[in-house]
Amino acid sequence: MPELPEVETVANGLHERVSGDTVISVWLGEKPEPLKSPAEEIAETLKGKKIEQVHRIGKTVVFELVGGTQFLVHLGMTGRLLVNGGDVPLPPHTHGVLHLKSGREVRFIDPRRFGRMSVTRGYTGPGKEPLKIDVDEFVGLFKGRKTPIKSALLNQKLLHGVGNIYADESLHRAGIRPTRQAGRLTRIELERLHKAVKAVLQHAIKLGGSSVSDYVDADGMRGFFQLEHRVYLRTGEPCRTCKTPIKRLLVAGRGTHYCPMCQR
DNA sequence: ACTATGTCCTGCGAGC
DNA sequence: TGCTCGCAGGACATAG
Repeated sequence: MPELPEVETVANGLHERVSGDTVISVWLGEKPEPLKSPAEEIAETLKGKKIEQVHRIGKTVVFELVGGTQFLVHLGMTGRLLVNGGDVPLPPHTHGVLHLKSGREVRFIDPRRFGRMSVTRGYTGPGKEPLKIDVDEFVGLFKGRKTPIKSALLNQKLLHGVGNIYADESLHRAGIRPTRQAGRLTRIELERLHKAVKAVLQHAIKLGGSSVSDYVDADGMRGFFQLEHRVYLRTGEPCRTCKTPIKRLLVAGRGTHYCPMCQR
């Protein structure tokens, strides 16, 4: 479940390793599922283009190529982007390879195939950037919404980049129960949530993200934020604040973890 | 316009 | 030991 901090870590690692390099050719696996654009279009569009920058918009890794072309990679649940020398054997579930002028390769590996690749121009993402949004705009996002605050946090058209881990962690830090109606939260509560979302994401970025399933960065390294989780996947374990056992329920079909004492 | 639910996909761990 | 089954969930489609 690469979310904003994991995707940012991956994008930064890629930027260090491949910006300035040029795409010589593109190989895409025979399975069409991981492609949002036709394989030929991706291959033809990227071929011969220099990579100027790699960064993140929401949960999407964005390769900025010369002339305004963008190569988008969404990692889905289990997607990895690795940079390797061409002599390293391709691992199973490799769906795409960019062959670079330097001899290195950018590889997209994704066992569960929820990830997606596409080429486009002018991509800005579906929602607002959680690290940039100011408090008034943040509060405005939830006005009149009847859906649980947890669902609203997962809605990428509002904020993009927050997923299941950081939604749960942010709500715990803000002391808000995930099932509360988004539109019924007070201004004070939403201010706390605004702060909590930013703090959690920034802390996680510092620690290289959370490695809960098989997440690794562009160097194949795991993150360390999972050691800091206060609720996520801690069902039955004592709350780190008040020792009350963490509860689990389903919200929006997602496993949702919270402290019944700290979160009201 | 908003909300809820089902679907995709594979690996892994619990339980028998 | 080896099997089945449920679960993990981001984004999108579909239905209400």
